[in-house]
Amino acid sequence: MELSPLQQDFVLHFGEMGSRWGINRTVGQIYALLFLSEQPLNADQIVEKLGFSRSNVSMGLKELQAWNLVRLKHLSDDRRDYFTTPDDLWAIVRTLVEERKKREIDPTLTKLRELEMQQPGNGADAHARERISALRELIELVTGWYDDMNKLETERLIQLLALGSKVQGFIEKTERIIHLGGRPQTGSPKAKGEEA
Amino acid sequence: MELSPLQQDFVLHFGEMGSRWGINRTVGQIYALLFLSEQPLNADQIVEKLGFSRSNVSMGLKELQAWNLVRLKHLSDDRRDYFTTPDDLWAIVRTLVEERKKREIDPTLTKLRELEMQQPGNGADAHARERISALRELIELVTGWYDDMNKLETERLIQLLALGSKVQGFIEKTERIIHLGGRPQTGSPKAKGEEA
DNA sequence: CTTAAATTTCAAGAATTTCTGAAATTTCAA
DNA sequence: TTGAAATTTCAGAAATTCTTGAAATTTAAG
Repeated sequence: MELSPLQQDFVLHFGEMGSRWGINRTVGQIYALLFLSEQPLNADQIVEKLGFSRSNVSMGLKELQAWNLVRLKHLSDDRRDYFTTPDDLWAIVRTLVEERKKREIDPTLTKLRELEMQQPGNGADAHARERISALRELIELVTGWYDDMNKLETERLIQLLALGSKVQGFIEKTERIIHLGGRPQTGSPKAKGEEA
Repeated sequence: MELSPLQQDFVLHFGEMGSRWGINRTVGQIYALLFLSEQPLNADQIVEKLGFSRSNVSMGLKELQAWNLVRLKHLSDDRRDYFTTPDDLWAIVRTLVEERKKREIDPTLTKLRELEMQQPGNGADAHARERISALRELIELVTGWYDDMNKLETERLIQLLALGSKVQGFIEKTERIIHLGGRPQTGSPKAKGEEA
């Protein structure tokens, strides 16, 4: 079974983009193929469709599993491993963000904290220490926000994304009402960051 | 002038992380050095501190300029180019997100739209077309949200980040008040995404 | 168990990316 | 202009990453 021109084009694009996304061509193409495929595919089917060697496909699938980006399935009467991507695109996005955070941000956050622990040799490095602290604080704020948002149900998340910066209006409005004498009701939010 | 152990450690870490961030070791180390430095540095100073060849530093600086991550300065009575990173970390984050979006997301969004334009050959590819549309929609939602948030002043942005998912509470609260008969006041937000 | 299918590992060749020194180009003070 | 300083370009060397076929290992059906 050959790839349609549409699928071919999509798969090749993901292969090319791979290097920018921190994966290689093989991994990008395999992922793209699985993403489009209605049925789960086994390694030999992937070999047939993409033309990579069997071992390359095996390694690619291993990497995709390390990224948590594919799920392993088993079809009855067939002992081969079949692979799919989740139907739910938001589940994919959550995985992607989580894994990139783990690889690209967490190690640096750890390193920054470690550097802040180190005794200031004499009293030098003042400026460098300030920069490092400020960076660590910023990353903590952003990752803390991420951890918090990640707890929301997808429905809620989509709502907030669609709202965009308009959330700002809701906050101001609520504050205005409260200041006018409104009484906080059950479950009313207690906001951090209201200092300004 | 030698690097302090603190600076050394930070610079080496950024060099190692470079590959995960889509830049190379040289570029990572140069950026780290400039990030920590109180004064702007010229290429020869960078060569001296990091031990790369002059041409490698030149290419690294060019790449950092392509990323908009460094600013060029000129000191009086010195015709050499001096480089700095912005003092404002949030300006750096905005640049970083903007440039990664440009490199990692925009080309795919363009490709997805292009694929959706293509005539369905016969009527096949139904599932693939759905996946592509859903992905395009998701990316548009997220990048639209980003464009919107990016308009906010940094102060406001920080407030919203600190609030995290608690913004949800403000929205529910506002809605409850409105449903109880409250009258929208001047500048009250008109929310998209209130269907649910 | 045994055995054949399925998968993974691994060493080495291929391809790509990074880095360098030398040469070329640009810049600007005199 | 001229020419020395500063910067960039570029071809090839060095290093890294990717890909493969062959061999080893794992798996589960009989």
